[in-house]
Amino acid sequence: MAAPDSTPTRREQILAEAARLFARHGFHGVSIADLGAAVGVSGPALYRHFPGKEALLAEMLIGISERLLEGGRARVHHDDPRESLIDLVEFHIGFTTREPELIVVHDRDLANLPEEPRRTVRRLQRTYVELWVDTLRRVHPDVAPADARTAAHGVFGLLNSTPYAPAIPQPARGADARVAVLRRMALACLDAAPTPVADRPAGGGAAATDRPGPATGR
Amino acid sequence: MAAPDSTPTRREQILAEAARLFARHGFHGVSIADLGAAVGVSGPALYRHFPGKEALLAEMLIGISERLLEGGRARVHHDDPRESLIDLVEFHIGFTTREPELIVVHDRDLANLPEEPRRTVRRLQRTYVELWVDTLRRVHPDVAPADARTAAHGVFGLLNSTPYAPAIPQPARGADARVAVLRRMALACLDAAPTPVADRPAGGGAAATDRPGPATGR
DNA sequence: CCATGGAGTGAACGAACGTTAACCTCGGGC
DNA sequence: GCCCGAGGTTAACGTTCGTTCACTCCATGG
Repeated sequence: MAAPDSTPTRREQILAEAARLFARHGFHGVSIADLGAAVGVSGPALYRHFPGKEALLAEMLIGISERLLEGGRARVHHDDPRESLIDLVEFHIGFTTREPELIVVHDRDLANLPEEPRRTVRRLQRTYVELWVDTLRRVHPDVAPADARTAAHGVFGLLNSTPYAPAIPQPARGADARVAVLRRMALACLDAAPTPVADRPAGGGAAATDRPGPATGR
Repeated sequence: MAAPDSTPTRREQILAEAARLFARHGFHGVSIADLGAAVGVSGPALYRHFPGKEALLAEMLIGISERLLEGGRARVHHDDPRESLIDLVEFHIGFTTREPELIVVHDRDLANLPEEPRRTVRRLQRTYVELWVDTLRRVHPDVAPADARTAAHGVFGLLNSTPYAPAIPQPARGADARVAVLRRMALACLDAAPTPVADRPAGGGAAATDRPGPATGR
């Protein structure tokens, strides 16, 4: 199903090159002509495959969101929620490592989508986040839903930082080491999400955690 | 020093509105006319204050990077490196919480800068990262430089995820809770960066600090 | 052998946008 | 009383870009 065709269709070529170029120069930084040139045809030929530039972006972003959601769903069916969480981390790291351009475009160019597909992407994203939130709260039943969401977004930010590292450089050893570091960090993060018992509000009132001074160290 | 002028100059108004609009619609999604309208003048009036649109973006991004670097430098002079690290986290969280739009523009629209200012921003960013790397490696002397850089980028991603949360909603309690969660996650992350002794290749490295158990606080 | 339709091409169009030009309007200093 | 420069305004210009049009080209099936 995910078997890469030996000869990718033109459509797929275009989407792949678009991902590369959008990631590097941004949606508006790439013209239809550039995009055509990148796949060896020129200019308006793209309209044989896509109804327009925004539709192309829409297909790309919706595709990414669907693949994320689908992949996430596939790893969440363990008996042990902790196992699910570990698998989610592993899956997400794999995605960002294997296709950094898609990740970049995904959370940089959402704003350039027209209303309707943007809502679709947002809905898919939200569902993916809820996957994490639910799993996290099964591991740590005491974590507040809002905090779990904060934690999920935070871990995405952490894991999605891969593309911004030193230009995706070292081939073998570097990538593996980075993955290992990120995996450790992500799991540590997630375990740190629940409010530690020391800071719990005791009986009722919302005790703010120790407030550090405005700008200075305390 | 950071006393906000009671009557901000026109220049400052423009920069502030530009940050808001660029964050929401992206650099190319905002026209000079839009920007003028947002501050109550219209169109080419902006050229009285900035030589051009890109120059405006350049000033904004360089300003952000300088403030980050400056603020970071100010918190790193403790005797105790761990204290420095905590202060760095606190400072960075404060920045992303107080000015989420700047953070969004900062790492979304860098690609839209012309070569020269972009290099300036990159240099400032790199220096800021090195601040974190050095501090982290003073706390965990056994962490490899490359891993420390990975960790720093990752923590930035984690902390910079704030603007993408549920639309910056709840006023008081929500924001504080989010800050608390992110602070815990960031510190846990940073402590998880060094390769645990179990995974070490072989011979002696400096002893890792107490390995926090998976679920507990420190 | 011819009809068909998918794929590509260059030319042209229309809109949007950054930028420039020419002109107006005050609020001070001499 | 006048000058002048800072800050604005509208109109216009030139590019760039997405998109459309009219046309070829060619593989394929009847």
